[in-house]
Amino acid sequence: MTKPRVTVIDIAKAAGVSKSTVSLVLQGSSLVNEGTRSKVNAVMRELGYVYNRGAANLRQAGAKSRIIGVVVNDLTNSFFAELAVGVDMVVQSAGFVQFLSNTSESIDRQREVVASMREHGISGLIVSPARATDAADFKPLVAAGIPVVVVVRNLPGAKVSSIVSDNRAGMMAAVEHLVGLGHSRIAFLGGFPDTAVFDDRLTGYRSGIEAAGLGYDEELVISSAPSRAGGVEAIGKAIALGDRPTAAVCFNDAVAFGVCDGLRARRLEPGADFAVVGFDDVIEAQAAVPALTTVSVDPQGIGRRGAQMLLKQINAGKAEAETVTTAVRLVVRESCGAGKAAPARAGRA
Amino acid sequence: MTKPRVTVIDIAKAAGVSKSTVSLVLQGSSLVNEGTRSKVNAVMRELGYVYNRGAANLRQAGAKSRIIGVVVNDLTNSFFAELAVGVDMVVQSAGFVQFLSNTSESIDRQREVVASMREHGISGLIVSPARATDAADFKPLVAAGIPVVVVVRNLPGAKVSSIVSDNRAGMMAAVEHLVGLGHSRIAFLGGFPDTAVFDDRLTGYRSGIEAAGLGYDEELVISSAPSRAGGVEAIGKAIALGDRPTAAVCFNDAVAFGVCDGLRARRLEPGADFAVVGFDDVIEAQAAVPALTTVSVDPQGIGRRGAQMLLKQINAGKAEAETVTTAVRLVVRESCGAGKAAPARAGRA
DNA sequence: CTATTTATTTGGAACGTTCCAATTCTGTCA
DNA sequence: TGACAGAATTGGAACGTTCCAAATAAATAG
Repeated sequence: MTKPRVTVIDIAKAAGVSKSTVSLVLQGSSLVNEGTRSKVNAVMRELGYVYNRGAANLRQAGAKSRIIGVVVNDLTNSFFAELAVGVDMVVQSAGFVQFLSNTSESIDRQREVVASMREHGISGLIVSPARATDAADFKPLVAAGIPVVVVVRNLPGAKVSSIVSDNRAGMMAAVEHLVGLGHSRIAFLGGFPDTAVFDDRLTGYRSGIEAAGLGYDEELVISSAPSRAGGVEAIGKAIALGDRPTAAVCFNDAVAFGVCDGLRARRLEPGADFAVVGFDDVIEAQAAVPALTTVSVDPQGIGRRGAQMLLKQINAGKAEAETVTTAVRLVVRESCGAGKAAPARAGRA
Repeated sequence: MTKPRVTVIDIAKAAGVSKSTVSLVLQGSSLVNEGTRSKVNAVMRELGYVYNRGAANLRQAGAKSRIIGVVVNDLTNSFFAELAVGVDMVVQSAGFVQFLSNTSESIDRQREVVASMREHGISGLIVSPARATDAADFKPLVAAGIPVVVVVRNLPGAKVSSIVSDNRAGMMAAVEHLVGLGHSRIAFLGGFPDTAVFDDRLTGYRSGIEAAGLGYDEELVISSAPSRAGGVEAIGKAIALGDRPTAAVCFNDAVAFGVCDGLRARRLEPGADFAVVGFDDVIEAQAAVPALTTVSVDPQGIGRRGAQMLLKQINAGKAEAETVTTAVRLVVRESCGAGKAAPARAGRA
């Protein structure tokens, strides 16, 4: 019943060489004679040898486990699932494997899984941190020489690499587009002011407003929870304003959906009577009625890029903390009042 | 720059005990004195010790790596993302970690990742096989004593455990419901014909049609990629038919969403003008507009169940191949035209 | 034919843990 | 006091690989 594991020594014996030679073959060394190599390979196939990476890794002093840890805060959100797929693509083709865990926004869980990953000797970590993650949480990792790349949400203060989408440019483009449609009173709705992402998006909004020669009016910035309910609340306040806005850019798509709900409750048709633009391009954005004009952020691209960054650092041996922002793209649909029914865009591949 | 790893020997030295004792503490053995235990633990914390599971695993003769491999065919489909989350839940709380990989339906990729996982010494594998996976592909795994659980798609001929949902009953219920609403031309849209799941669902469709006394019409079965894009394509063909259907059951929810897109592009309102029913009940199904009527299969539950099954086999040491099919349930929402009267095309032209 | 290089191959000694058998340290009992 | 049982601890010897220095074989030069 008990299967005796086939080891490099068994191979050596059967092929009539030494274990060192077999090891050399395993690593594809050029030092070994072509004849021997093929002989050894043949024997391996014949005996059904499987490489024991654990043992190898042990000897190689923790340098190269070829495991990448990936931690996301909500895998059921397709945004993050896409991100994981992006990571997997590049990681896999570089001969690494992916250790993926979901934290469900639980910071304790996050700590656990990161610890576990460390015990398994990951050679790098990609993480979309749970809310309220302490910037110091990844200190020990980098101190141990394990590169960390933070994606989507950045951790101000942590000296790790990060890759976030270009929130400023995206919001600016949204404002520009609304200005181009003739709007001059444009509100910024939703989001909690104490996050880095909020700051970035607000800055983009302001730049857009000022670039258009319109005055920045604090009254038009109305924060709320970054949720559908928050959107309803925010548009309520906006409508109550003395000098009412005619359009709004929203913190994210959830808020934008809430804004649409709120408009309808007041017998205003989003798109026709009031322009609304979202942010993220979640999967529902294109199917909604009216289809949501929003800023698309390509999570798969972020995943790929993050993985490349991480691999680079792993190979370099030295973790140069760098920060990159990825390009975003305004997707014009119906909710901004421009364009008519967009031609049903094919789903992602 | 190079951090010297803290090992069990360092701990032993610093705590004034032997490495064996430290090892005992690590394993929570009851043999060690309470005083010594806390002392050792204190030193560990102080020196920032991290357990090296690779080394331990090496000694313990491949028995317990505490790694579970999870292989899915399409992580961008939220059905599988949910499944992975379900697996992660039970796996994590059992003190295991999850190695997750995506094959994108590529059988080569699947072979690669499984091989890689094996090298890493997984103690079990949960797999939703790529299309056209050979039943013999997992032979070596089970021969090596590594339990395998196949989920979602079954592999006829492979003597491994599997857990699939009751596709036949689900599709039959969907058809019955549409018949009850008065439809008599009901199409079956999407999916690739060469899979076991497709066969099952189609069989269910056919049974439903025939049970209702309607004639089975091959023309109404239109296959396509099981994706949103595939749905758009399929509904296009369906609409072009001479004797046009008035309703459709779809291979899965992704297809159903695509069908809705396609209908809208032709100025038909899903629900009101054409009934559509999905399969899977992915998370977006209830939030969509119109909310999708679909067959609920609880992927997270399948994931959890599969994981439990796998863990049981791992602990038992012996892999008793068992097969379970999980019940499904039709969830009536709006897209089938039943439920609350669809908010008819009043508002927008 | 010896010296020198070049191309291959090879025995240990690690790596960080767990296991086994053996040891020391307590008390307790006769 | 000596013998004896636990209780607690401990030194090796593994596990399957890679690395190093050194050995061998083959080829070339002097």
